[in-house]
Amino acid sequence: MLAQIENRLPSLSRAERRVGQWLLAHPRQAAEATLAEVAGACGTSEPTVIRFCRRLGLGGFRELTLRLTEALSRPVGYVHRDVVADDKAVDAAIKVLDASIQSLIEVRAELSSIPLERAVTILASARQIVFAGLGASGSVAHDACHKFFRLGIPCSALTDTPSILQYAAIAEASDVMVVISKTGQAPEVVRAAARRSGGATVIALTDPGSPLAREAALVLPCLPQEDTSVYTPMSSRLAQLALLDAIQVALALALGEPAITKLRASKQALKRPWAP
Amino acid sequence: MLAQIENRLPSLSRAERRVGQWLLAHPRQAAEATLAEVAGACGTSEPTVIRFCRRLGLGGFRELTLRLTEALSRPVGYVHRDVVADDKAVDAAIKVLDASIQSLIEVRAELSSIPLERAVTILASARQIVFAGLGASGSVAHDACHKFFRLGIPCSALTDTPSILQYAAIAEASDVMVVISKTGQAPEVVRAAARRSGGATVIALTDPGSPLAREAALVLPCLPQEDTSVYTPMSSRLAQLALLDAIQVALALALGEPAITKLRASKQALKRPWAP
DNA sequence: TCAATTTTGAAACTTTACTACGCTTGGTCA
DNA sequence: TGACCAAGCGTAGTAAAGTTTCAAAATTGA
Repeated sequence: MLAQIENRLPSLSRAERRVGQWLLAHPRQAAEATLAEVAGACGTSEPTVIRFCRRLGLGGFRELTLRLTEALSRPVGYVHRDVVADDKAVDAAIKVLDASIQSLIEVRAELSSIPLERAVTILASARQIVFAGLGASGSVAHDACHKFFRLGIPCSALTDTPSILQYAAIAEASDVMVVISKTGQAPEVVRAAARRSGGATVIALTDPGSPLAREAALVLPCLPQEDTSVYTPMSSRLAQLALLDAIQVALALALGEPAITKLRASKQALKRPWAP
Repeated sequence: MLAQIENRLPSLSRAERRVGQWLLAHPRQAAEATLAEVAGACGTSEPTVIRFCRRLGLGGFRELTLRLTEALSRPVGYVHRDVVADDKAVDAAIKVLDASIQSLIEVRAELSSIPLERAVTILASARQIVFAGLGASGSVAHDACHKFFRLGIPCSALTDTPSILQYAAIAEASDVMVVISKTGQAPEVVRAAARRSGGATVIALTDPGSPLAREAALVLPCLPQEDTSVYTPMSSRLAQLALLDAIQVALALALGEPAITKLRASKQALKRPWAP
């Protein structure tokens, strides 16, 4: 949560940034304070604080205090150390794994501020789910497709611009388009989300402040982590995958028996069909 | 906090005990609810809930929600607990994340017993790297391809049987074929690895006891975890991805400056090429 | 059974969070 | 430069939440 605030700081207006800075400076105080107190301490007005909360994807001030206490009651774990040029292979590997573990832990920590329930509700009533992503996000889209189709929902993965645009043109109202993009900037993808036909629902796995996020009915926030080092791989990808795993399981629960049966059957189908 | 409530339970009056019992039964719900909602859910009135808070030594309802979220966000370790049918979405998601984190921690722990150095040596002198995988492993292959080609090494990903067999027939001695398969049983894939032409090197990400492992020059062990529950997704996939991340970084280090330059350039290329 | 005591909820009250709207500021185009 | 537009911000009002009061109901003990 605090990291999220820090991340968002540069993209905020002056007054809102003051709020963010004060929160980072006095998080414990902030968690117990009332809206008026926070506004006073930041030298600003109450609506500004509320707008600040909204911009972070929170429902309001109440939720901010919740997320804040949550963040404060959690110890910090696997710290990320950059890979340096003279690391031995194993050292580098350990650092990479640590970074990955860390990013999953962060997802776990942020989980309660992610609109999981809504995502599940939307997906549960989808006629089909189309996962769209370019480049590295294409792999994520493919993976998600593999995962969700086992629930018996028609799924596809689109990983190039023409296909995504074409699909957007023929989407139907009960379709759900899950758009995956680290930055949320790629103009064709944003266009596809904006100009989708038939009012299909768009769920975006992306930076909540991006143009893509604005077009989406629901945003599953994926903060683009700054590249501290060239070596650092995009472990945000792992976070996206893990988040989709979680959603798939939650969806299976929501769909109940029919989906479970199909899941079981699909697992069964892989059990050595080739053995004599 | 929850323990404290349980402790105090017997010494409370009937209505207040109902409050305590409900809180213990639905702590996550309680942390987000309002006073009126809690009172309603417990079949009692708002003052009763407040009196309950006071009796626990809290200042009021507001403080109760704080202490409650605090208690809920304290980590309980990442031990794997199975998802069960009546889990709420968030509970299920947390369990899924925990399982994923756990599997990465295991990979990290095993890292020193994995022949990373040899893998790097082999890959460093490859004319091209071909990643092969079917089904869910196909996504992993795609992802790996995306990752390694940024080092300037010719890469491709093959994710269907005919392509893999065709490639095996035309492989050259200096090629490296990275075969990804959870079970290592799929006969066509095993055949492709066995009958590769030109003595291309095979690296297998698979179960070390499998037929595929026997055909490989180098095995990066991926133990197929038993499916304890239908809901459990294949978090081994995440482990494979993370391991390949680690190898890619180690390879970048081994290749030195030329690879680093290309990595940097490829990262640069993504920086808003669309912005004016 | 009746009074003393505790427990409880309806209603009044206060505080807190949120919204609508208009003013100010900074920037842009003619 | 000046007029206009849009974004940012705060005042003031509103709704909703939390808290207190108080009297009725239930419980207890003689």
